[in-house]
Amino acid sequence: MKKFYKIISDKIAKALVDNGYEDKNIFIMASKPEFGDYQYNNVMSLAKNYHENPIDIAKKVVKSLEKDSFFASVSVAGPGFINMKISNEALIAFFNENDYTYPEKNQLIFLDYGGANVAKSLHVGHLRSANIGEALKRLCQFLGYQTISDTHLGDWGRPLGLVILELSKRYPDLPFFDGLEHKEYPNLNIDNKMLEEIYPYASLKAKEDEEYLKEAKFMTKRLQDKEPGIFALWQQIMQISKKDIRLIYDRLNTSFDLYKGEMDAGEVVPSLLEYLDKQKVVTDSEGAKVIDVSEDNDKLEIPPLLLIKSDGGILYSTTELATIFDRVRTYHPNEIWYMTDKRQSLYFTQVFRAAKKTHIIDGQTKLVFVGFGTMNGKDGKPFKTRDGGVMRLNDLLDLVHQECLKRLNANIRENREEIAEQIALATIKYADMLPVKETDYCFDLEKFCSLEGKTGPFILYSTIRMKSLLQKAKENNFSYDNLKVIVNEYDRDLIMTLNDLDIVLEKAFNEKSLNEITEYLYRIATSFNRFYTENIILKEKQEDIRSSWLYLTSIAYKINMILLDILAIKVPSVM
RNA sequence: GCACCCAUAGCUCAAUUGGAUAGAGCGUUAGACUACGGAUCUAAAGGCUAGGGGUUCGACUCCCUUUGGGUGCACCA
Repeated sequence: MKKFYKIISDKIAKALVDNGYEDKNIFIMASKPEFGDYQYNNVMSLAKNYHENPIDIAKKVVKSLEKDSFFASVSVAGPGFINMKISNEALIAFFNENDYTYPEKNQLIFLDYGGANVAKSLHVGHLRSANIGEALKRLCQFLGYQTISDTHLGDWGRPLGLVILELSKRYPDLPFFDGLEHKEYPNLNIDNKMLEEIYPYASLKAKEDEEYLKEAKFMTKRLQDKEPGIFALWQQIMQISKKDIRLIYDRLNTSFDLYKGEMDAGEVVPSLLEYLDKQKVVTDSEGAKVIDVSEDNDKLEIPPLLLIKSDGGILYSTTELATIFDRVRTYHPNEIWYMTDKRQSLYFTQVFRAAKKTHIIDGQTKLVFVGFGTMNGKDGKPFKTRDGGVMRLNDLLDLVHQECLKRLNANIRENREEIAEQIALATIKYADMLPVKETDYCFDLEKFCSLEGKTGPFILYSTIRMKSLLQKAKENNFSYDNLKVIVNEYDRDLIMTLNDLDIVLEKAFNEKSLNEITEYLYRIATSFNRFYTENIILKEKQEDIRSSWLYLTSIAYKINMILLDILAIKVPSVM
């Protein structure tokens, strides 16, 4: 099925070629109503290349386009803008043919998001990565790409060293720490809550106590060397923590194909080092092994990528590179996307450069960094709890859940908890993906939960009302299976809005920008609400008009559901 | 210190990557309902795009500069 924008841009391309011009990347944009439906405004730059008057070129192109009954009118305006209005017949024909599907593409996109750390609770800093990553994954899938998602657990670094060290202090009699290999190890009698208490405690202590930090570093090394007792303990910690991590991701309607971690990448490190050895790019620097990733025209000196610490231990960058090494060889992805806080930008620049320089990836795999801003409190600093600590993600969700429950319509008697949870999910996801991803935004409970304005609840309400209307139509035995007529500006405007689906999704994909989708959902809602207020659908006596309006409603509903599903937002049955 | 990002309506954010009169939401003001979920809709007011200079048919967008914020700069992740 050819997409609407493709049809228009092909027509323009042909008109250009017929007159002896070429524009390789035709871009048309929606226009102000007084100018028409769409405008093409690249004639001006074509004129520069061809050394001709833009108005003359535009006139010739308009003349060619005018012959096509697809357009109701085409005209030149200003310095050479081409304004187009689509004929209603063409709109109806396209609308009835569109199947809203994309063909399968033989391309694999590997998505790395979530970034959960073992033995640490997921906190608000993990929210955006999960939301953005999950939505981009679903967007890729809808557009026909193959995907693999991996949360890349932080399970092999110093945090684990700290936790294990602290456990060894608290339970020195347990047989994990004696350096010997035992046949059996006892079950560690702790739960995730305790792990979550231990890490901050140990982390703080390491900051204050140099000796403790030294011990932690040593413990990390013992873990990475897979000392049997330490490794056995680590496996137990993993099991406890992973269970909890999955629960929270479930709550966020977020899932991963792989729960690989730094430890898995650590397994690959020896073969990575062997490979790098042949490349002759690893050099010694102050006792550590590094890869120089600077380039001649760098304004800023990019520090080398640290591969092996002077104590022989590996770190984040090592496992990162090993992960790429492994993913490329195991899965052969066309692209690997990383959804993390934008503050990691420099770090990923180093990793990507190292991967290219060492030919771990070659031309076939593209590495993409998708950085995003932080969610802040009203003070403009990263969101904290009242006592200044980092807020757990679960607590944040509870907070929003309670507020949504409080605001939930009192007439609803059943499943209030479940409905509130679904609204809360929509609330938080919509608010999180509304700003352009690079911008930091403020968490504002009142604003996000409001039933008015650009909010999750408003979008849900509007969607549910569409469904309710269709339900009523069914009860009245009103059938609808296509669009027959366009009656007024309200239904026409809704059709035009719905036709934007393809360009919105394409842009969202190209720019990894979900704000395109959240804004579009709002546009559909307002366009539908106007249409709905102006046209009393179920009371309409003329069958062709009523069925057209119902069909239009059904498509609006369908597209809403598609978009909400991409954002991983669930729609409650009532609210 | 060096580098990067940001500064847009009272507030929170957009602006199709250089396009026409800079748009939305909230808030404010004035209107609309015997109808399908009014949790709605129609309007209005609100801007020297932080200041200054430049590039061109055309600048929030590109270049230079001043001011005020944020972030990052190897043995943490």
